[in-house]
Amino acid sequence: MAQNLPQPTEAEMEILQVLWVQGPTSVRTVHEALSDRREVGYTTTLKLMQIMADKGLLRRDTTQRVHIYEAVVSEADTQHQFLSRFVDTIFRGSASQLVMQALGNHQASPTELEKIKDLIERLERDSQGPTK
Amino acid sequence: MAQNLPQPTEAEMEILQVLWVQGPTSVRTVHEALSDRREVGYTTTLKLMQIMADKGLLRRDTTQRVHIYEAVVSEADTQHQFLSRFVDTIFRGSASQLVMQALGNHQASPTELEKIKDLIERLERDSQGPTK
DNA sequence: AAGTATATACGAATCCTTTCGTAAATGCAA
DNA sequence: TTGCATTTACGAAAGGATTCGTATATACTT
Repeated sequence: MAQNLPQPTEAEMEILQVLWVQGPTSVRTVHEALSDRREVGYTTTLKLMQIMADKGLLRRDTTQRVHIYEAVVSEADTQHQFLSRFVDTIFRGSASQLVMQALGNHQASPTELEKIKDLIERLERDSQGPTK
Repeated sequence: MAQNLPQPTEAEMEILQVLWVQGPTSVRTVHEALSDRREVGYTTTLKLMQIMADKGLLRRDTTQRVHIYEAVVSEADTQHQFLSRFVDTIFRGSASQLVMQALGNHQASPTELEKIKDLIERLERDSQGPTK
């Protein structure tokens, strides 16, 4: 069933971001969202989305004149995919080192910090309890 | 003084990893470390390191026949550079979301979890105190 | 029907990274 | 000195991502 989709490239990530927020939509909508962030030609966006459809990253409905594209991969799965790779290549596999850096360098609101603390406590409790 | 060095590529990161561990050393040493991980030609490693020196990522001493290369950028700075970019492009700027995923998906030892909790508590205390 | 606007299709140019073949320089050993 | 091993220098090929020009199709308006 679900099989190996390629890792999205950087430009492809931009498009996925839009689709995750907007849901299934046309090239024009995606293109306009991208244009807010940087200069880019319409056919560039189109081509990219066609390539992504070929790769299996997007699914498209071509029954209407205006094709509707939809992300096949979920945001969470994609983040997970990138994260593993990132931890390995940049932090030599040490997730906790990454976490320390991320917390140190970036702002996190008190609420978010609380949530993270809760998560840690849950992890600690689980690691004491039966693993099986 | 220190100015904008380019973001290292993936292959360049592998070389930097070796140099961060070994300290300043020859192409041969780096090449042998890389060879442990994957098949790669000597001149490939050489060329890459020459390019990196051109870009300013490495510094080299050419007074001896065997040139000695040294990383200009520190591991921590490089991690920070990648992390900002990564949080933006993959996690839409939410560092805490990244932290949650990293903690959830990867193993962290009890000791590491403790360290992270300490850091959070320190951050919480600081955010109450005077920012200035 | 003709003209206009908007859509998709296709191919190619460009740019960057990665790889490596080949040549030239250097040092060492016989 | 001659030959061998090791090193650096250089150029270019190969592969992939990105961009966009141009052609073609489709719908709508007048």
